[in-house]
Amino acid sequence: MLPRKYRLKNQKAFNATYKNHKIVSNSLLTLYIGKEKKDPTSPTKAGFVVSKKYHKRAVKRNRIKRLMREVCRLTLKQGELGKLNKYMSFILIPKEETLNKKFKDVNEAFYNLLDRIK
RNA sequence: AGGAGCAGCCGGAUAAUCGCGCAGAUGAAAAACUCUGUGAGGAAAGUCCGGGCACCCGAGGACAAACCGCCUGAUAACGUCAGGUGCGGGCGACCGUGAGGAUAGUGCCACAGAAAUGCAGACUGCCGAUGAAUCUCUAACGAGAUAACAGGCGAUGGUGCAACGGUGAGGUAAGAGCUCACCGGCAAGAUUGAGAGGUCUUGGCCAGGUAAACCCCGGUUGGGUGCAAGGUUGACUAAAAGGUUAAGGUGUCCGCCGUCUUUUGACAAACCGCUGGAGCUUGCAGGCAACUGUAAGUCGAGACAGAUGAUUAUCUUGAAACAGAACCCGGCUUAUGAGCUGCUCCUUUUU
RNA sequence: CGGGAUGUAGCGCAGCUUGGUAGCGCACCGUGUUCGGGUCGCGGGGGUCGCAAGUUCGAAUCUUGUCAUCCCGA
Repeated sequence: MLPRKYRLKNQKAFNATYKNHKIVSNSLLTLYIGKEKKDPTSPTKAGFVVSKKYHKRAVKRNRIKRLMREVCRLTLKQGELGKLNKYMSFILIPKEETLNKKFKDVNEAFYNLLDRIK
């Protein structure tokens, strides 16, 4: 789990990130990126979305969210966010194939996305 | 040994590293850091019932409506549970059961069939005892035959889920509960049980099915909304440009309100409710049991983008099923891996 | 979290109230018309009525349970 200050919180923040229309994706994950920071010292916030349409069972949805969070946490800890540091926020959304994947696969997919940010 | 029935248990473990929610300590306070404690289920699920709690409306009675439907008990309550009765299934342990009323009334019963409910006599049929007719035999009385006119009868009837009791015997012209025996069902009486009901006796032979069709009978229920209920304390009731026969407020125009499009705006909330309760564990007492009473001990999540995870190693049986609290309880239903325990029944073998 | 609705042929729907025959349009197949295709005419095939129990002689229809999909409110 991420420490609280790195979490993306309310409805407005999510909508603002979506509206920026800056999207990167591969076969496992989709990444929405927010606007550039005004204050460079404030932390980059992360949001995770798994809709009820993705899977009916709460246990499966929780599992995906936890995997994504863990990936972000470890990346953040090692300071390897790279270009994402410039931005205020990002949102991660899984794809259908992500359902039964392991930690390694999700981790690789996330690093793949980081490399492709302009 | 094999097969089966019922009841119950468990719901991966250990270690290391990196992390999260809540509470407490540290702290003037907030944030951060550190330490300690604690942190999902038997179904948390489906939302099918019943309550608590909160607010709004109502406040007397009747009807209506909805729901329930063998009996007795349990419970805060229930459509739930326990024990019993009847019926059905199984060799049995045991299991299932929406199971009031069809002589209160109405409706429906396709096709087939003579007929599907006003308990029928129309049709198909059976009979020729009785009365009449014709013929034959006889001296006569009378006997026999023919058709079935009057008449008698309700047995027979490719059907159908179902045909106004069934089987057998007697009886008769033919027949019929007309009579008898047994069976089924109905009614009355006696007896027994707290009751549903059980048992016995007698009677007459009278009664199709469907109420998860309308309905009748009996019983229960104030109605609605649901913790995003509801309450407390603060703050905001955003801004700019353009359009408006693309809806409207006036009959028209302008303006205004409203509305539409575009752009900008990521601090605009915090707290209570919120978990100590029809609570859990153990003992004792009452009860066949559900459950109740009582004594002692005990506190086991409380989030708000929403906490239990990730990686590695070892082990169980090869890596572990179904599945995540969101106001709280009582049930029901459904999903579920590998196994274990107790009691009981049946079959076979040995002593 | 709460509330409501719908599952019938490949697709879109009717039939359910009042239980006995599952039907309509498009699509599909065959055939006729045409030089050929379309249109049009004629004929035909295709449905576990979401699933499972029950009531009934008999269930798409009635009752109960269950599964899936969609919509609405906050």
